[in-house]
This record gives sequence, C-alpha cells and structure tokens, in this order.
Amino acid sequence: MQDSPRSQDLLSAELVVADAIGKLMHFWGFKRPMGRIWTLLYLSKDPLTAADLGDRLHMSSGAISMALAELEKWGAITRTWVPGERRDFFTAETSVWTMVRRVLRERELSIVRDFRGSLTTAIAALEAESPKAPSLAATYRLERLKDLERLARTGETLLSALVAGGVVDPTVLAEPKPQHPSLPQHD
Amino acid sequence: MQDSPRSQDLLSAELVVADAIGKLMHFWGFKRPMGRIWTLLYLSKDPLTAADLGDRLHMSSGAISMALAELEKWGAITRTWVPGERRDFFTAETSVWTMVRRVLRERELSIVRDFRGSLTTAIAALEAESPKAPSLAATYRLERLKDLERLARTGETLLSALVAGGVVDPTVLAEPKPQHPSLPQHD
DNA sequence: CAGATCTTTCAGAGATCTTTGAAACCTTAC
DNA sequence: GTAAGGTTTCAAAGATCTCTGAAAGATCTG
Repeated sequence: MQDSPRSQDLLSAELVVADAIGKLMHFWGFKRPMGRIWTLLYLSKDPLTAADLGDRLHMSSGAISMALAELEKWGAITRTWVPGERRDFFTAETSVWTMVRRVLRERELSIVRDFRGSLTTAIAALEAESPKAPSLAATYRLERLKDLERLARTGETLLSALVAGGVVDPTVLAEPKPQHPSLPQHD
Repeated sequence: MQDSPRSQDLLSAELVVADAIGKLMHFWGFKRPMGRIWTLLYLSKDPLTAADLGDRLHMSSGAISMALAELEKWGAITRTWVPGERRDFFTAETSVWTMVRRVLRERELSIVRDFRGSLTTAIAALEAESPKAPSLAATYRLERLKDLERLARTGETLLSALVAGGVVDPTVLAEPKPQHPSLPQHD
C-alpha cells in the first residue's frame, strides 16, 4: 500500500465504498473485482470505459475484461455504444433488488434443486438397500434424510415465492414436524 | 479416488449427502469440512467421536479438531461427555432453522451493519468535501450513495425481523424511490 | 485492405485458503 | 506424580482461486 488518502477524498471515498461492495459481493460468491467495478459504474453519472475502470482500480485489462463479461452475464451492467466513440462504454444496473432476484432465480434456486436431487437419490439408494432388516440406526438415518428433503422442498418453495416477488414467511422452515411420532425425540 | 461405491451404499450414500451439504455450507461462507462433519453427526443415531469422523471422512486429526471447534462455536454441534469414556462425543443440532437464524443474527447482520457504516462514512466525507461547487457528477454520486444507505438500512430491518422470527416482505427492497425527483431518471 | 485501436483469451505467476502431521498441551487413571 | 490416551495448535506443504501481460482476435477508419 503506497497511497494514503490524500486531499482528493472524493476519489478515495469512492474506492472505499467500492471495496466494501467488493467484499459484500465476494461474500456472496462472486469475485471481488466485480463488486468494485459495479460500484464505480453505479456511482458515475456517465458511462465509463474499461480503461477508466482499470486506471481507477489498478487492474489489468485482462481482469477488467473478465469481470465486465461476468457482470454483463448477470445483467448487473450494460454495454453501450457511444456514437462517435470507438471503445465500449458501460453503465450499471441501478436496481439492486432486480439483480438480487436474478441471482436467486438463476443460481440459488438451482443449488437448492441440485441439493434436493442428491437427497432424493440418497434416500432411494438407502431404501433399496435395506429391505429386510432395517436397523434402528438405518431407520433413524432415513428419517433424518427425509426431514432434510422436506426442508429443501420448503426452501425451494420460499425461494420461488421470493423470486416471484411475494411476501415470505420463513418461519415455516422451523422444525418440520416428525412424520413418525414414535421415533425418539431429542430432549 | 480409489473406491467406487461398493455394496455398502449405506455408507457411500451418506458420504454423498455429506459432500452435498459440505458444498452448500461452503457456498454459504463456511469451510466445506464443517458441513461434512455436521452431516455425519446429523445422520447418526448415536454420538460420534473425533476419531470416528476422521476415519469416515479421511481427514487428519488436526482438521477434525478445527472443524469441530468452529461448528461448536456456531452451536451446530454439541460436545457431550459419555460416562465411562475418555474421549469426547459429538452430536448435531438438528434444527436447521435455529442454526440459520443464529448465523443471520451473528454474522450477516454485522456484515450489513459494517457496510452501512462505511457508506455513512463515505457520505459524510463527500459532503464535507464539496461544500461550494457541487458538480453534477458529485451530486449524482451522493444521491446514489444515499440510495445505497437507504437500501442497507432496509436490509438491516428485514434481517432483524427475520431473526426475530417474523414474516418478511422483501419487496420493500425494490427501488427505493428517489428523494429528489428532479434528478434525471434512467430510461 | 491495411493500419490503428480496442477487447478477449489464456498460460504462467502470484495470492489466498485449506490440510497435514508432529509437537505441545490437557486430563484422567493408577 | 507420571504414564497413557485424547485434543489442540501451528508452521509448512498442498490445493485452489485470481491476476497479469502478451498474443490473438475484433472492429472501425480511411
């Protein structure tokens, strides 16, 4: 780190926010530079070029290009052609909720679906396996797996509702009640 | 990979699910082994020891110890002492929603708060900076930052409600309407 | 079509995160 | 007190993810 915030806090404040959002996006499974780039675009009144972004963020052209491509893929930024200009200009999608919804729909939802799929497979495998002598442990395990599957299904429903823009009551996620009350309950 | 699923699909199915949950937890910002360990405990009728887990998951004692410590920290598992036994036994917390709530409360909430903090700081810095000649660009940037802050505040409220166990309407996150209708709107 | 300008790709370098395994540290039993 | 069994710590190795920079690929201009 060679540069401490000088008198142009205008710029450094911007970079601080860009880093904060980069951190946030990274935490949410995206690459940090994507957040930093989106932020600069979001805060800029006018469209910026790849070179602009690279200069401000000290990133190589390659990194910029890749990050921009991915942001574009998620609809977080838009590439625009400016009449006289040769190079591409970029603008930020400003509706955060719209972007979040898209990620929920295209990424989170399929993660939950895949997860549910592997649960279903596992349950089938176990049920096919022990037809004769279902030990207590095996029965317990199956019951647990089914609880998880129920949970995943509920989560999927909630996510869908969320994406569709509805009100959501996540408390339905709480403790799916056991189907077999005969099984021993913990405390 | 030396072992393909043999006839003990009982075990391999378990490991498949463990991996799936490991992936899920990793995606949510935790270490993959934590999810794998939690799963084995969750599916086991009886408490397991660190050695049991290490054997099944092919992990070193060190890795197991660290993962268990972190799981315990989050209340995802419990360490129990069995009368005659010398070593520690572990059991899984079975209420997923309880665990999720805890993470929302202790981790996500503070992330959003920190984020809001850095926004507030940036806004203050910028407002202190340009008292005389607020250029159009500067005005625009400030407005954007304030939108973000509003958004963060709303998110914080929603998260709190969620944690407190309430119904949540995330559509309030949509487009915080501009406070200055005089500012140019996109499209 | 050739030259200039901009963008994308990608192998290697670099940074970051994770795991191992051995030593230190407990705790219990004798 | 001390030996044995169990757990934790941590530096180094290993794996994974990310960035760089140069070359290849576009696109526009004249």
